[in-house]
Amino acid sequence: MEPSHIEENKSLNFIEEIIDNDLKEGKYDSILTRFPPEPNGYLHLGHASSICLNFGVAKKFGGKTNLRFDDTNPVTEDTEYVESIQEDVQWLGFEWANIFYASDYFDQLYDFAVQLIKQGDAYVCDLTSDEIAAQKGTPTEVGTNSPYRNRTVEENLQLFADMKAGKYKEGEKTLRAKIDMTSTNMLMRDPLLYRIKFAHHHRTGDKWCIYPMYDFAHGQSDSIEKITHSICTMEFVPHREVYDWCIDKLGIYPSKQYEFARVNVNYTVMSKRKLKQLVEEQHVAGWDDPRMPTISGMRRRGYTASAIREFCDRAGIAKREKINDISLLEFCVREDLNKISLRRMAVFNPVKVIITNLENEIVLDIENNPEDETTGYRQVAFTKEIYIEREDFVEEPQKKVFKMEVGKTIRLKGAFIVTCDSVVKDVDSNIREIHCSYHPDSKSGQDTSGIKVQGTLHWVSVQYAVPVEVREYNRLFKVENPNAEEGDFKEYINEHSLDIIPTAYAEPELANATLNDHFQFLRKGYFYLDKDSTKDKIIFNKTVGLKDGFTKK
RNA sequence: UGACCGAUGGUGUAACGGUAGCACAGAAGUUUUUGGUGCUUUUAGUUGAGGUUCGAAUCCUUGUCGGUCAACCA
Repeated sequence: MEPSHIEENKSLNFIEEIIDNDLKEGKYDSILTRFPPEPNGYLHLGHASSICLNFGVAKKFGGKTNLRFDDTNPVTEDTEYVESIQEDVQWLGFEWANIFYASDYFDQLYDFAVQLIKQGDAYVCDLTSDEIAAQKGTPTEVGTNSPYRNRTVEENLQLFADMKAGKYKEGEKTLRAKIDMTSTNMLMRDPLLYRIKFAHHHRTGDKWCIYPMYDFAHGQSDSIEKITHSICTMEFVPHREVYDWCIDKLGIYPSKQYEFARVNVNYTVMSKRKLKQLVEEQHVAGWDDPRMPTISGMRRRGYTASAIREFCDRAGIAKREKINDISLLEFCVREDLNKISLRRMAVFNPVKVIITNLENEIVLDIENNPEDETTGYRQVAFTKEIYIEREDFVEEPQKKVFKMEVGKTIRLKGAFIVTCDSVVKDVDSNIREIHCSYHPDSKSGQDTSGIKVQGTLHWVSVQYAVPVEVREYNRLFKVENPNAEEGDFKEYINEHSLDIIPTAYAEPELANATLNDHFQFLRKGYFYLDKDSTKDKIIFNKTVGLKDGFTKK
């Protein structure tokens, strides 16, 4: 296969450049990448970036991508995560060539270990965890050799077989690579290859009581699958030396590792460990809480896969530490939702308006989406009693305010121009109702009144409105970078990250909303049906607000 | 007092020794039956110091700053 055609005008990121060169030099006929999550948590936006990169470059250069679960630590892994990860990858719009598990390779990995032992490149060590740490040295001091380093091949073979047979307790023995205790790379100081764990594995059950470490599983798994470009994040840079060492000693297919910097976004955290804490300590309602930067949380909130892909694309791939501005993500979400969302009206904090000169209801046809005329129109009844937002009525006249006030004339979206005549207050001088008269010749689309108005308000019919719960979300953390602050990151959780409006009034069409629909509530923002909605309790999540041009003085 | 990785507007990202560009954010204007959208304009940048070169964001030296590494995690 020939190297593919790249759009001339768009520059390649450094990974794509490497691949492009490899292909041009004929180093590979085609490329194969992999996305290798550990099934110990839900995927987040950082993973989305990795997914887009791995699947994206393969697609771009005519290659393929495997999904491989890096399941070498049975105590933290679970099938729940395996399932959510598959769902998330597919939802994002990617197809894997194969789905594999590192645990598929346990037999072969065991044989690899035996091979290293026979070559004199690995040994069984009896040191405890603490002892190993002590003789490992520090980044500035070399380590010292284990007293078990020079066991004979025969002895090592027997000991390793006994480890596998379950003759030793956890922590009693490990298999270590014999590399160099004086290396400036701590990971090259005789890294552990296998450890004993009497744990039930989600796929291999109780077959094994020894499990390979990351460094003895990942590179070999890549090699077994003949992955050409193994792309991971920067913290694995020092592991590359071990990765290459294993492949070299084993004499197997030389997959190559490349590293890029992980994606961060301000006002949130992007680490599985921290997200897990938020879930387990119930700071959020679950992995798919709409405030979470997880794929499932964003999906539930109403973000689209294409918006997330666009964000990953715009955020780019590089090697430097970076914290993206959340506003870029929100821009991508709005950009997509503006095009596809159906326009609807909902009033969150109602005040009643009486159209004094209207007796019989008038059925209006209102456009579903001005950005897409193929979505057509819906029918909405204009009735004598309607709700508008309480905040859309002002008692004190203000200049340049597009709201209703006594004596002022404004338009009701998709309906008529109305003039506000008076207000009725209760004994506590709260506004009970507002009296308006409508101009019959100002019907939307057929306006012959010639009246110019300053402002258009959204509204719903009192008679036909359906009550819905609305959930609005704010940033999860009060500070831009919770990781950089003093103390525990959870001290910076924003306690006002969720606002619930128990009863908002929505136009009746919204009672038929499904998880396939994205809505824009006019002048409010984008909303998406929550998956926990029922017939009797309809819940909408605010995906993101409209851009607010009102900030000017 | 180590090794490795990195440093371009507020943020993110281009440039491959030859005009520092793009996007987001910000500002101004315009259109508008959403204070949305669209359109126009605009503010703002090469980590410091040396060197190589006709010419350096780019190459070299050195300083500074940030990140990573001492889990039987991945």
